[in-house]
Amino acid sequence: MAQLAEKVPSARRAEMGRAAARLFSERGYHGTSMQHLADALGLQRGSLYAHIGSKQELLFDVVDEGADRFLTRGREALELSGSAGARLRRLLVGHVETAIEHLDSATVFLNEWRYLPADMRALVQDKRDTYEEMVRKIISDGIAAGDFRSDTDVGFAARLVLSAGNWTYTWYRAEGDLGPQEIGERFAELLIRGLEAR
Amino acid sequence: MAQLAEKVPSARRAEMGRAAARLFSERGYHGTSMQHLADALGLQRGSLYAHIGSKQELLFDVVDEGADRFLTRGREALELSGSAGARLRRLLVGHVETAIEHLDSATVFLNEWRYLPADMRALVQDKRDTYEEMVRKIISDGIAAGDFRSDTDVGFAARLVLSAGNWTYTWYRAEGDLGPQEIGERFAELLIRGLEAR
DNA sequence: CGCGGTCTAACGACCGTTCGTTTGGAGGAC
DNA sequence: GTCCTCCAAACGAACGGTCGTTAGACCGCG
Repeated sequence: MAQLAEKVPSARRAEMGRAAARLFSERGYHGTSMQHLADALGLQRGSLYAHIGSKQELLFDVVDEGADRFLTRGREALELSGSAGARLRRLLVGHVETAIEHLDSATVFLNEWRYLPADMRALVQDKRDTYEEMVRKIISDGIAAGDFRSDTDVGFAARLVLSAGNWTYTWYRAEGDLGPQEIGERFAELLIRGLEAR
Repeated sequence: MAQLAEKVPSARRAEMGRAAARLFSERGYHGTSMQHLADALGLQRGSLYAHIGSKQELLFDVVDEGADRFLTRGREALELSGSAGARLRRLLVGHVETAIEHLDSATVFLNEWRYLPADMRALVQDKRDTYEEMVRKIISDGIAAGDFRSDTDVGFAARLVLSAGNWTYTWYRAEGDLGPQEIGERFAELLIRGLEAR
């Protein structure tokens, strides 16, 4: 079934989550062995099981944490009072900032979630759907207000916005001259310009 | 070193490449065992080695094939004689069509290339860079011709175009009502509108 | 007869996980 | 201050199984 309850993560357990996020993002879930993780923490392989239930559970925790971060930032943007354009801009900036500031867990969330067993995957999928629905809502509002073109395919436009944001982690490198906020705002500018009514 | 020479792939070998592309795209490279591949072909594990040198070589072949397909389509668009907008549209449509018509190898190309050893990865990286350069070229041409805004950050705009196209494989399902060409053209319309000078 | 293609068997290494034991520090009793 | 108990954390060996790969025997087709 999986231990979906049980929180109160000890400091050590949290440290394991961080190490796992880094390793899973670099080597992939299946490419990371418990030996790799143990080495990163200076432990023996078997000692890990004093803190975790299984490798799978560790993957779920990392993925779920990534999903929650996007959801939280998305809600902030959704509840803003400005125009649809302003809210979409805020959402995109928040999205890119989240992806970059938590590059490891965001990468695992986007890349490795499909290796979860069906029941855990469904939980994550729900959060993904909720997030996508937020984007659709903002775009719909923009159309209703006459800010965005009335012939916009909402689902499709939402997917374009997410596509743009979700690919960032594959090319972003810290030494580049653009920070997360600048990247998010440039994305937003190009995309909103494409949506706007003439 | 790797057997980068040796072509003339027998029919059986080509069949293995296709099976590997499907399995790698579904389960990931590290999540696919030679046993999985043998099962898919109705063979014993060891029999595979009459046709391939190693699992790694198989991955390289799939990834490299994916890269070549994008390059070929990109060149077609680049050599077109129309406006920058028309060429960018053609490139994006070709990109999405390629990604969807060869969903397996495109997925492996985009997702699993990082598991290649350094020397093979470098070869693929070169092709990626070449492709990205094509997109930049078209956008630069558009700026020079006055079609696109003069303050466009070329590298950044190119990345946005690729981000949009490269995320398609994660959500595209054949039963949807939009075909590859329609998807590509809608992408292009939104993105070009965002780039155009007023 | 030669030979490509498959089979079976085996190789050493590593997989995720379990478990009995050891460690070391905290806290109370005297 | 010294002893003893307790407990969480880590050890380290072992589990059954799978990994990618190699080798040799065999088979049918030319």
